[in-house]
This record gives sequence, structure tokens and C-alpha cells, in this order.
Amino acid sequence: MQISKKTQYGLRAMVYLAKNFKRNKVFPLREISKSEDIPFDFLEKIILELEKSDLVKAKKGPNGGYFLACSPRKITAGDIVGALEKTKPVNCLICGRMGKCSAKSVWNKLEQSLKDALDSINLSELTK
Amino acid sequence: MQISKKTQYGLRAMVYLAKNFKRNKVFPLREISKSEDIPFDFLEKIILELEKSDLVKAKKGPNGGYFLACSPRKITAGDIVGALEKTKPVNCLICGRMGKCSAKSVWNKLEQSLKDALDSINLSELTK
DNA sequence: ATAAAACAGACTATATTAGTCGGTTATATC
DNA sequence: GATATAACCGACTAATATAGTCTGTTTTAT
Ligand code: FES
Ligand code: FES
Repeated sequence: MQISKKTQYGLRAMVYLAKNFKRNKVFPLREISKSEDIPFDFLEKIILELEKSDLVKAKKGPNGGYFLACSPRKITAGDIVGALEKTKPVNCLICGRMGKCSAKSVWNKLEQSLKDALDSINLSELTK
Repeated sequence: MQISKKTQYGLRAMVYLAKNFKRNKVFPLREISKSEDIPFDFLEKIILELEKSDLVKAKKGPNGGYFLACSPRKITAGDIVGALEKTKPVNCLICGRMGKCSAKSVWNKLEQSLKDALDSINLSELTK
């Protein structure tokens, strides 16, 4: 039940992009890395995943960098966490084998309220 | 964001105790282990933790075993998960150092709704 | 006495996380 | 068109956490 550093870094990076969001403006990773105190090489891997989930886009070459794929208002914490973290709290074996497990309803409920909580927060709220 | 097998086993064991709950009845671990298909040695460690959190009590010696410390109605999934799992989704360094981190509100909200969800379920509901 | 059970701690094996490193590709600028 | 910048990619390592085992000690009903 822990959020990985990867996800924490990822969210912070996204908030950074949202805070400074401006049309046609891009942010090189080096800048985000320094400003948010995130290991550069690690952040590179993280942002790649975010890009593959269509949350950020990149511009290559000099003066290149990353930028949000859409308005901060339209990106939720759920999107970000979902892109970087296993979001199902359990991946159980017995359920499949035996059909029923009394604990299942607990995990289902947990998963749902987790999702609800994260989906209800968007990036633009986090810039204030 | 994954629930450990330890916690899954722990919850299943507790549900087992709740299902067969009866005054003055105790259940040896061997029985729970077999019935719930949980590795005995591992279960031993798990139930010890549950005992230290005052969720179960033990009777030693022959015909001994474990039993719920109180009525199933009074024990929540939150109690059980809380006893076996780190319940805070993040344990961040920067927060302490720099005071403010935009991501913090996300994790706070997550933690709260996690807690609410689990606390709202009690063992007696899970026996049906 | 003895056998059944809880209790305890040290140990191992596996998996996940966190991060690093060496290189390739695309592109703006000179 | 050379060069520098920054994204992209895959393989690797180190550290930590999880899952489980093993060997024993203590308590207690019979
Ligand atoms: S085995 Fe799937 S929830 Fe219990
Ligand atoms: S460092 Fe604590 S929530 Fe960001």
C-alpha cells in the first residue's frame, strides 16, 4: 500500500508542467529535474511512460522539451498514477481457481474508492 | 499500490475466524492454514502480528488455538489492514525539508479515502 | 511425561523498486 | 553541412521489500 517514488516524481513533474503551462512553451527535462530535485536519468524513464500514456508530448532537438498533451484541467491525478503504478490493489490467484473469496469485496471496494479519489483531482487544482 | 500477500492472508484468516465465531471456541492455526490454503509458517507470523494489535487472542497448549478478540461486528477491515500493512501511501522526505509540495494534497486525500473505505467494512458483513 | 499448540528469532529466496549507463535519433542553429 | 542539444532506448546494477522457511522454546490439557 505504498506509492512508489516513481509515481511521486511523476506527479511532481506533471504539476511542474502544469504550473508553468503556456501555449507553445516546452520544458527540457534538465530544468524539471533540477527544479524538482529528481534524478535526471530516472525522470527520463518516467516521462517516457507518461508520454506513452499520452499525457505529455515532446519536442526534440535544441530548445526542445516536454509539455502537457492537453489542458491541466483535463488531466487527473488518476491519469498520472494510473500510467505509472499498478492500480489494482490485489492480483489474486484463488479467486480464479475457487471462484469465491470473502475478502474480494473488500479489495473491490478499496479499488473503487481509490479510483474515485484520484479521478476527482485534476492538475489545474494542484497548481494553486 | 499493491496489497501484500501477508495482508490478503491475514484478512482471509480473520474472515475464517469470524465465519465460525462462537463463544469459547478456538481454532488451531493448522486448521485455518489448511482450510484457507495459507502456508502454515507464514500464517503463524501473520497471526502473531494480529494478536499484538489485539485483534485475536490465543489459548496455548493442546486444544488451543486462536479466536477473535471481540465480536466480528466490532472489527473492521481497516483494523486488519492497518495491523499488517503500511497504511500511509507516501513517506516523503521533501515535505519535511521544504515544507510544501504540490503533490501532498493528492496523497492526503488518497490516504483519507483509503481509510474511510476500509473502516466502513466490518467482519460480520464479510461472513455472508 | 508427553504431546499439542502458541511463541520467537534467524535465516533464505525471490521480486520489486530505484536508479545508472552507454548509446542512438531527431532537429534547431551557426 | 557540422555541431550541439535534447529526446529516445535498452540493458544493467544496487538496494530494499516481500514471501516464505527453519529451528527451536514455552505453555498447558490430558
Ligand atoms: S483470492 Fe481474490 S480476493 Fe481473495
Ligand atoms: S514530498 Fe511529500 S508529498 Fe511531495
